[in-house]
Amino acid sequence: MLHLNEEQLLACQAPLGHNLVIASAGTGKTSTIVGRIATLLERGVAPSEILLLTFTNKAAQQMMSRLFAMFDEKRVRKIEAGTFHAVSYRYLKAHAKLTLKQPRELKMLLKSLYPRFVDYEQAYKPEYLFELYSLYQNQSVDGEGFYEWLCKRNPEHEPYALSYESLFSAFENLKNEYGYAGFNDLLLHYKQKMRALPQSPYIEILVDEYQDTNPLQDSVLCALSPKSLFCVGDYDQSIYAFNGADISIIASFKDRFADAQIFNLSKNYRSSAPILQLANRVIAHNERIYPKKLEVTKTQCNSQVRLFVYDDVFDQYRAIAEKIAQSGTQHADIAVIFRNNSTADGIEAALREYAIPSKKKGGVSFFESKEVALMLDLLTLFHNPKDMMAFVQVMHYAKGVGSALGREIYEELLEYGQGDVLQGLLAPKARRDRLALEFETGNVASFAAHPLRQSLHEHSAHFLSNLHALALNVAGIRNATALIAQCEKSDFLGEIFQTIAHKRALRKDMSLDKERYDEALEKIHAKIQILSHLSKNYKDLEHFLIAMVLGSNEMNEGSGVNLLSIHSAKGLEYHEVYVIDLMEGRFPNYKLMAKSGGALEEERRLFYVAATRAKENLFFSFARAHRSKQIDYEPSIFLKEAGFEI
DNA sequence: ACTACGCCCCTTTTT
DNA sequence: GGGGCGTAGT
Repeated sequence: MLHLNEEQLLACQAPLGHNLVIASAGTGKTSTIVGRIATLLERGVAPSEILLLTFTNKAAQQMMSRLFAMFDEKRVRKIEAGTFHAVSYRYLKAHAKLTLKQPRELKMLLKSLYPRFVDYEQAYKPEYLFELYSLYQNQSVDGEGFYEWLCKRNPEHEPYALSYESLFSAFENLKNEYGYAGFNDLLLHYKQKMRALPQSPYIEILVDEYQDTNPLQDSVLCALSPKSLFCVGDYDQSIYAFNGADISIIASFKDRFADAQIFNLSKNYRSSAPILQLANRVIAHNERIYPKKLEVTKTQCNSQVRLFVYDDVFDQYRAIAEKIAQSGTQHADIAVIFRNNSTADGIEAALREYAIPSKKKGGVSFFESKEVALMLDLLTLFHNPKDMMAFVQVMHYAKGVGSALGREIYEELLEYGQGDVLQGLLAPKARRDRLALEFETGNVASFAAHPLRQSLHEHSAHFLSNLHALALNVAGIRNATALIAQCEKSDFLGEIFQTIAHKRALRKDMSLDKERYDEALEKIHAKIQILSHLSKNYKDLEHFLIAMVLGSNEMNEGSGVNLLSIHSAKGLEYHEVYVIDLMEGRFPNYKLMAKSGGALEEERRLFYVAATRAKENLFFSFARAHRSKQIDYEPSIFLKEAGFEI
C-alpha cells in the first residue's frame, strides 16, 4: 500500500492539465508517480491511455511492479511504460521494418563513408563527427540543419560544414536503404508518426527525471500533445547536458503552459541530516532557480559523514576495500561511486584482493568482446538475412576477407538470394543474364556446389561452407535460446572460437600457451552461457536482440558491492556510499567541461547526486598523487565547498 | 586496392 | 586488452 504525505497527495490528485512536480533527492518521487497513476486509474482513465516515460527501463519495471501489487496485473499491463527509446521502438516495430543498431556499429558505417566526402587535415574525424551529429539531433530545434547548427556552435569549421552535411546525407540514405536506426532515429521516426495522428493516443503522459529531458525528447512530447502532462524532476539533479539535456525545459515549464501547476516535495525520507546538510551546502553554490527547502525526516540515527585522504590512488582503492571488508553493512547495501568509469577497474581489483564480491554495470566489456559481438551478429543475420553490417562483420573472421571483399560477397549472395543472403547461400538462383555461370538453381545441399565456391580461396570457401551448414541447421528456429545453442555447437562458431582463443593464448615469442588456450576457450563458452541465460527471458529472437541493444547496460553481472558511475547511480540509494577519486581535474573533470558551457555547475550537480545516494553513511576520499603516472592532485573544489578542512 | 600485422595510444558520462 | 595508424605483403 502507498503511504503518501500531504504534498505527495496534493500532486497525485492534481486535475488533468500541465503539472510539474519538483522532487528533490529522496523525497519519494517514485511513490508519487505510482500514486498519480493509481489516482488516474481510480478516476476511470483507461490503462492504455496512460504513458509512463522513465530514464531507464529498470525504473519503469519497478514502478509497474508496484502497480501490479495494487491493481489487477493484467489490466495494468496495458499502461505503456519505458524509456523514450523503448516506447518509440515498440510502436515503430509494428509499423515499419527497422533494425536497431548500436552506436559503435553506426559509427563504423559513418567511418566507411567518411573518406568519400571529407578530405581535410583540420576537419573533424568521423568518430567525433558522429558524437557531434548525435548531439545535434538531440538538441537542435525546429528543423534546423546540421550546417547551421554547426556553424553557430563552431564557426571555425564552416569551411568543412558542407562536406559534413553531404556526408550525413549519404549516411542517412544508407541507413534508410538498409533499414538501420540508431537511438536518435527511434525518437525521430516516432515523432513523425505521432505528428501524423489525428489525436493523441494518450490522455496523460508522466515523465520521470524531467530535468534531463533534451529538446528532441521534448519535441516528442509536443508531437504526442496529450491532454495532460505530469512531469517530475529536480533541477539540481540535471546531469545529462552532454546528451543535449536542457535545464531550461524544466525551468520554463510554467511559462510554456498557461494552466501549469507546480508542486513541491520537500520532505526527504532517504538521507540523514548531516548528509543532507552537506549536499545542500555544496549545491547552494549553484545559482538558484527556485528556492529549495529540504526537510529532514530521519533525525534519529548515528550517521557518519567523513573524508579520507591518501597519498596514492592505489593506496586509496586498497584502503576503501579494507574499510568495506570491515564494515558491518551488507555488501548489496554499499555503493562505491565515481565520476569516471576508468576508476572502476582499480577499485574492483582492490576489492578482489580482499575477496569482496562486487558488481558493476556489466555492459561494455561483455558486449564488446569478440565472441559475444559475433554471436549477436550471427543471430542478427538469422533474424534479418539482408543485414549488410552483420554479414560483413561475420565474414571478417574468414582469412583474407576484409570489409571490401566481405561487402562484395554480401552483394553476390544478396543477388543469388533475391534480397536474402541466407537464401543466396542455401538456394541460389541466378538472374537470366548470369545463367552463363552454369549451375543448378535451387537448393544446394553443400556449399561445394555453390556458384561462389569457385571464386573463393580454400579458407573462405571452407568458412562459407561451415556457415552454409549452420544456416541449414537453424533454418526455421525462431527461439533465441535454441538458436544460440545450435550456433554454439556448430563447426562454424567452434572453429572461430578456437581461433580467438588461440590468439589470446599466444605468448610474445608466438608460441602457444596451452593452459591459457583452454582457459580462454572456457571463458568464451562461459560468456555464451550468460548470453543463453539472458535469452531465456525473451519469447522470440527479435525481442531478445532489441533488448540487447536497448537494455545492454542496464544489466549487471554478479552480486555484492555496487560499483557505479554517478550517472548510472541516478535514482538509486544505498545505506553506505563511498564517493572516491575526488581530485581536481578528475572530478570536476576539466577535460569534459571544456566542451560545454556552464560546466562547473553541471559537475556540482553530479556531486550533489553522488552525495544524496547515501542514506546513513557517506564517505569521501581522494589521493594526492598517481605515482606511476607521475601526476600530483589537488583535492576537488567540492570537498572545500562541503566544508572539509584539508 | 586490399588485408595482415606490429607498435603505439589509451580509457566521459547514457539511451 | 582493444583500437588506431603506419608498413609490408598478397
